[in-house]
Amino acid sequence: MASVRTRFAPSPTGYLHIGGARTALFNYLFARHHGGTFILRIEDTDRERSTPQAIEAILQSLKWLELDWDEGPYFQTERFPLYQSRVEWLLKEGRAYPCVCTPAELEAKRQAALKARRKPMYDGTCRPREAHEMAGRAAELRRQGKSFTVRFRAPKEGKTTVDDKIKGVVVFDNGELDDLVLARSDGTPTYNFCVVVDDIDMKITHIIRGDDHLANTPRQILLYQAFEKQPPEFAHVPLILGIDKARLSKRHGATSVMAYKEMGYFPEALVNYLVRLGWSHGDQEIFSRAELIEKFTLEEVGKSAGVFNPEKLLWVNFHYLKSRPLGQLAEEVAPFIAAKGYPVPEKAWLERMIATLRERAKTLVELVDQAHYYLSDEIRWDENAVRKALTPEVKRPLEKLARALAETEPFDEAHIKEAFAKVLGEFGLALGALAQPVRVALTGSTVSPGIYEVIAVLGKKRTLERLEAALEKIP
RNA sequence: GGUCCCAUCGUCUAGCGGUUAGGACACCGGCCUCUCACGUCGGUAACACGGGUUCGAGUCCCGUUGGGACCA
Repeated sequence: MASVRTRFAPSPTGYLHIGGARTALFNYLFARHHGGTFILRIEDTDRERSTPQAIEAILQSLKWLELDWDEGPYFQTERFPLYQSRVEWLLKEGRAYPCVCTPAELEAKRQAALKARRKPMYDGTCRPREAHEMAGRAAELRRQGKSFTVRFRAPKEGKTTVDDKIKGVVVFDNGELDDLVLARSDGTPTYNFCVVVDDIDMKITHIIRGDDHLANTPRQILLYQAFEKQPPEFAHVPLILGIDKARLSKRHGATSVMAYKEMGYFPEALVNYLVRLGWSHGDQEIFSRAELIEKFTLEEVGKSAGVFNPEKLLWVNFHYLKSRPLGQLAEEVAPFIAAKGYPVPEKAWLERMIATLRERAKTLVELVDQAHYYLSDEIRWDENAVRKALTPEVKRPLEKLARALAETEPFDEAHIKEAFAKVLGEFGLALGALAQPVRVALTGSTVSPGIYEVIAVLGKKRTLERLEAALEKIP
């Protein structure tokens, strides 16, 4: 087999969404698995809806996910001369023909067909009966200064078979297929035509795309035949659905790749989650990039659409969060701390802080959110917790603990624990009876990491200040 | 409306003619424990329906139903 060449061909009409990212990922993995080439092509022929911002967003998203492409990005708007020359060639060979039907006529015929409950298809008014009949027609029309659309002279008889690597053999009746418009009257080429011209020109061997394109595939295969080219392999991956089984869209929540970056997800986590949505390898859930490249095959891609499940993504993200090297995590969390308006602490201390929280947060945003009492001295008081924990009975033990901690040296977990033990013994208290008030005093709430850890990370000065302040709150 | 695709726990899925139908997320409970988590142990929960083929069907075939895509 010739060396594998795949492509991802997004239209830059918006950000890169979850579904597109998965398509890109499958193309990337398939190419890497076979030691092939992964190509990026921007399908921006719809000038109305394509924007430079969208192009930028797509490139950024792919880079963030580390789906690095080997060729491109190619832009279809820069390739119009190629499309034109291919239109001319088809015209010359009699495989396409000029059509002078006006939009009004076509619309009227369409309505009539609909009314008669027939399939609205082009009726073939301008279609030549024999291929050679129209040979000079286009040139003649041009001489007369008349504009026309160019239609593909598609075979009306027989069947076209798509041997799909995922869906299997799918047969279409050629009689169902229309005489596709290849170029509009202003000369601009149409979507299906550009795709085929580009895929031929770029020597694409495997087209892996959403199964919303499956119905377009027989038309494209017919075009390959008209160009006397062998069609590539096709693999149509099922779509991603929202919780209501409708195609995933904005109303299901965040769908853009960059939104997940901003919400504090890791690119590895998104990739890992996305690859498992529609593909599986036995019971394995977590895959490194190297494993994915080694193990990814089209045979293990499922045929049915899948529902996007944010909770599982969260779990995958949590997996990466808790198993990450602390130093790396510290660097990754810093921008999120800054974004919240906190000063970014010095790295060694930041790592200690993170170590106490990493098993309690599922995203970087959550981590920063839970770190408020480390990052700021303005305690967010949970009034219920204050009322429950900071009672007159604990005033003396708290005072005693403050004194003991003041003398604790070195100020580490082991020695802090000793200070607690001393006070606990003196008042005959269980650990919980002292730990909870201290927890509230230091963090403002009844929920936090282990109390010795919190004290050690906070340090002696801040701990004592907060105990002082809390004692003043006790009636 | 026409054409096409799809169908195993709520969700992602394993299964490729003979299984007590497995795993993961979520959910529920036990343990651990200074709170919350982590961890750990256990539990609830699925082959859409109806016909065939076969000694035997989640698995193969046909239909029905349901969902989805495309064409306009």
